[in-house]
Amino acid sequence: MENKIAEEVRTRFAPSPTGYLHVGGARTALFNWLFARKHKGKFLLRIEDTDRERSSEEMTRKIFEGLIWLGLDWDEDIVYQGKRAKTHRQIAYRLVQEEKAYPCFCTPEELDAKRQQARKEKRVYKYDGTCRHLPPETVKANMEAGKPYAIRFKVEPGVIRWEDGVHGPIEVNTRELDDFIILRSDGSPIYHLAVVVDDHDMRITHIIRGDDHISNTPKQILLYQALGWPLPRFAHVPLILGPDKKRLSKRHGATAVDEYQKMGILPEALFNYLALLGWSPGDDREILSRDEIVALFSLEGISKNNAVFDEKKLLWMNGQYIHNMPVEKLWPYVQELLIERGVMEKTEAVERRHYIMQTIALLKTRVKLLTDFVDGARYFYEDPTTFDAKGLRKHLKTPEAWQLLEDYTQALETVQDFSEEALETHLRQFAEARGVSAAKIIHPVRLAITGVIVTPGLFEVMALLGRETVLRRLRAFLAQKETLQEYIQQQLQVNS
RNA sequence: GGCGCGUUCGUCUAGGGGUUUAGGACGCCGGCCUCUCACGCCGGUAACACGGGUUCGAAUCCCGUACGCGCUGCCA
Repeated sequence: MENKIAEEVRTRFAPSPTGYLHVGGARTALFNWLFARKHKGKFLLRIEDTDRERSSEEMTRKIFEGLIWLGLDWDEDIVYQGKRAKTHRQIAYRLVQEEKAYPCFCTPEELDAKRQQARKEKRVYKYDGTCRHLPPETVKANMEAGKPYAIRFKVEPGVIRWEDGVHGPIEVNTRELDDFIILRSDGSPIYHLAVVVDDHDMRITHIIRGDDHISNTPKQILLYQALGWPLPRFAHVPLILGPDKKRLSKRHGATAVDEYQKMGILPEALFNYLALLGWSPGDDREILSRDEIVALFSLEGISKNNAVFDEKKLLWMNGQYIHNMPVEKLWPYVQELLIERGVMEKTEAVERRHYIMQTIALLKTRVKLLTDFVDGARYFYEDPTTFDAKGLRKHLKTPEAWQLLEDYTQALETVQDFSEEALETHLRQFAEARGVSAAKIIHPVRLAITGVIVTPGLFEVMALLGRETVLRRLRAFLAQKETLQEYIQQQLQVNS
């Protein structure tokens, strides 16, 4: 806003480790990271583990893993909010000292009753300030009697304004607020206090967080003012919704970053997709590299309204990244999947590196997920044992079809050159000699050697599998002729 | 209920008073390519929530209504 002397930009991502890293959280982290990188500043991480029962180390670890996977590296040491409770308490007492806050002896039960009462009378509930005006003697007596108390912040009449980085000017009258608690009776800090104190101590300059914090901002601004601390810039980014326009949750399917990872999404793709969800570079580009996004990123480009997470578009984008990625870079992912799926042992995967890379090259353009390189492409590694029913019905219905396949197999036995070109020439010539279309042979052969009806180009597949494998599979398939024919007849009856 | 924020194709968005018959992307539909499926290419479908104002002129500015979301805790 004001032209200040160039000051180092410092942003932060402050998740509470009560769940896995959600795509919403990941995007908030991403925007903070982008802003920091763009301005050559620092991106920090703070774990808000003050809610001890709900926080776990396991979840904290998952959050780290998710951020690292996405390439959102943070600077400086991670701050654990739980370890800062003492500081928070000191600040709360400092505010009491300065008469900007006061002890409140009301019990949760009493407050609850008042809230209920207000609701019954259809009144807006706000803390009535009972303890704000307690005579000093009463306070002293209560203290000495060891009565538990929380600490409340004094809200004075006035108007709070700030220039939101995304929304522009926002104004709230403090009459909408009440004296809110900043320190629990057990001495632990409430969110607002902890956040303000930590952000100040971490010297955060830009607070980029979810839209759901807009209504919290006035309280926090009041705290900054009371403490005499400079205000950071606030920017509230829209939420991510599910297809039903409700806040994205588990019932919408995958919502955690690691689920997308397991599904076969490339981190680059999720990064790109998330960046474009609620932010636009201003032009028509969709596929943008990390560096391009960093260069183009600005708060002004962030949209004001919530965005529905469109998995179809993510899939498309992932496909784009896979298509454009060199096989050598794809190989490690595929290797891991092969091992994970039990297709082969690690040593074998390493030994067959070249072969695996060739399968990747063939599949690359028809794949959307990394897992597609393995699932549905098993025929590159094992002889098929089952055959697509629809394919059988379609391509091997007649005795003539079988005869053709038998004759072709026989002819193939004499072929030594199993290069893609030679195979194609041979098959087409064979088809022509028999007076049939090449397709009449191609489809049955594909089915026989792969078991499926969808594969890369047949000649490429045959060349890669090699003479021995192709002939072995053809012979094995023909050997099952009787059984398969019976099966086909059955199928045809069922379907007629 | 109160307060706040928001509302452009089904979805993500561009556009910020005349350049707009509102642009792009995903999806969907059709075509080309072709041995299947993809890829690629070509074409199509489809939107300014509603009502008032301001203005010569409004998707763009203002007000209201509706709808959605958020907050309204000794949760974060």
